[in-house]
Amino acid sequence: MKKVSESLNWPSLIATQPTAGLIPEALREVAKRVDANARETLFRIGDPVRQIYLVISGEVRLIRIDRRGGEVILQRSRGGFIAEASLDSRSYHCDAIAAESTTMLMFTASVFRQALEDDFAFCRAWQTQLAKEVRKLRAQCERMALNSAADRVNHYIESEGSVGVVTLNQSRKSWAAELGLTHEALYRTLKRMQDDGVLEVAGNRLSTRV
Amino acid sequence: MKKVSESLNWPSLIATQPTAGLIPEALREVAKRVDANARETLFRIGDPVRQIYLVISGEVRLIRIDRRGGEVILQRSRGGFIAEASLDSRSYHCDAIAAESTTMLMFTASVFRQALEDDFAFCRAWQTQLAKEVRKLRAQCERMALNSAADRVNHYIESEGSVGVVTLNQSRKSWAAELGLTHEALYRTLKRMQDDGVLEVAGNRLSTRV
DNA sequence: TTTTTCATGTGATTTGGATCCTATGCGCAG
DNA sequence: CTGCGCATAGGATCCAAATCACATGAAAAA
Repeated sequence: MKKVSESLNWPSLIATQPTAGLIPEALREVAKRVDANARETLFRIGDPVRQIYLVISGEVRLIRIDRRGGEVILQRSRGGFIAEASLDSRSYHCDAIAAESTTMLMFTASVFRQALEDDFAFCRAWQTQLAKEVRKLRAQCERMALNSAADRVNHYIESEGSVGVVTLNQSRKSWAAELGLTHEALYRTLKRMQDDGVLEVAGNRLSTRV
Repeated sequence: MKKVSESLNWPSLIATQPTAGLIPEALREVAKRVDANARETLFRIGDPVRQIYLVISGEVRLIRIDRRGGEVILQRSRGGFIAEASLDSRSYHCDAIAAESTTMLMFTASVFRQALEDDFAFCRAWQTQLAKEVRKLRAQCERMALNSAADRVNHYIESEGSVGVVTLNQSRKSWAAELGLTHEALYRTLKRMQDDGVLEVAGNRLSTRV
């Protein structure tokens, strides 16, 4: 893992990864940029929690190795904090590896904790962020519990969009993954829904038809 | 919705719903118990956020009505706070209905917000709670993205248990729902895994065999 | 420039879970 | 004691999504 010691361009960081906007000035000053290669390990299960990471680009996976040696993915992160739930723990509860070439911001855990204590605005912003994440994840869980691909698409439009309209900010392929579908199933479903007249597609703008 | 004005027995509340343990003394004094009948509405989309609820027993659903009049479930809660993500909003972003006969604790939103500001320990506890929830929900999303029922069972044991052993605290039926499976599929999968010698079941104690 | 990579998109086939159904045993209310 | 509801359990069938295979075009890398 390579520390990059150039000074950080915060506006551009925030543009690519809005979560970075939460970071208060005090923490920005001590943030270190680190680059990891594909398959590189950030930390291992049991390691003491000394750092907390914010993924800027690339992908980090939190995994456990099961008893037969298989890899169990607990979380794939393509942006945002990882191990933020470990802030209150002594040691990590899983391994973290970079799934591809990845750049992150690294903060010392103790400094981060201190900032949460000292900076009430940061504390509240952090809390709001977590609450939003909870809401989003709960909706995603409900969505993935739906059996039909069309139901998941409708659910997505209802929960992520407004009044039956949503604008996608990602490729169909990655959207399919978010919906828990293969990209083939998603393409076919979108086509069928259009043929049935229940969906209108214009580029990345999707709207349900009554 | 009926307000019950008997004094609250907090130890027993916390026993049935551990989340209640987070509530600080100041809030306990002003908590109101409310009972809702099945299909009763707690709040509607657009209503100003004046209350926050903690589900003690029963089930509350956060829903939206889609353009064809269909019900889209954003969250089913059988315990814990609902609408906590709305604390920072002016108005609710969905409807809330009791799916069955339900008892809740009700707090005035402004008082709750004030408590988060005044009581730093509560603020931190609340935050920790949210972080745990995020971690749990992310694991659940990853799990539901697995196609095979056996994979989901293994994932559950790895992520919710430790060293390949987990003790269930719920019925198979509700576990099946949490795994995004029908109970039939879960029973069959457990049987097959035992027959294949990859799982050991002793009541509620499940352990993977190497 | 050429080559490679990747998102997009469709067809054919397979399969695993959903669905519907039946049965059993337990706890509980009347 | 009886009847009811419910969790557990498993059989039979069906179907929608996974899988595999492949074509195209655009963008990125060489």
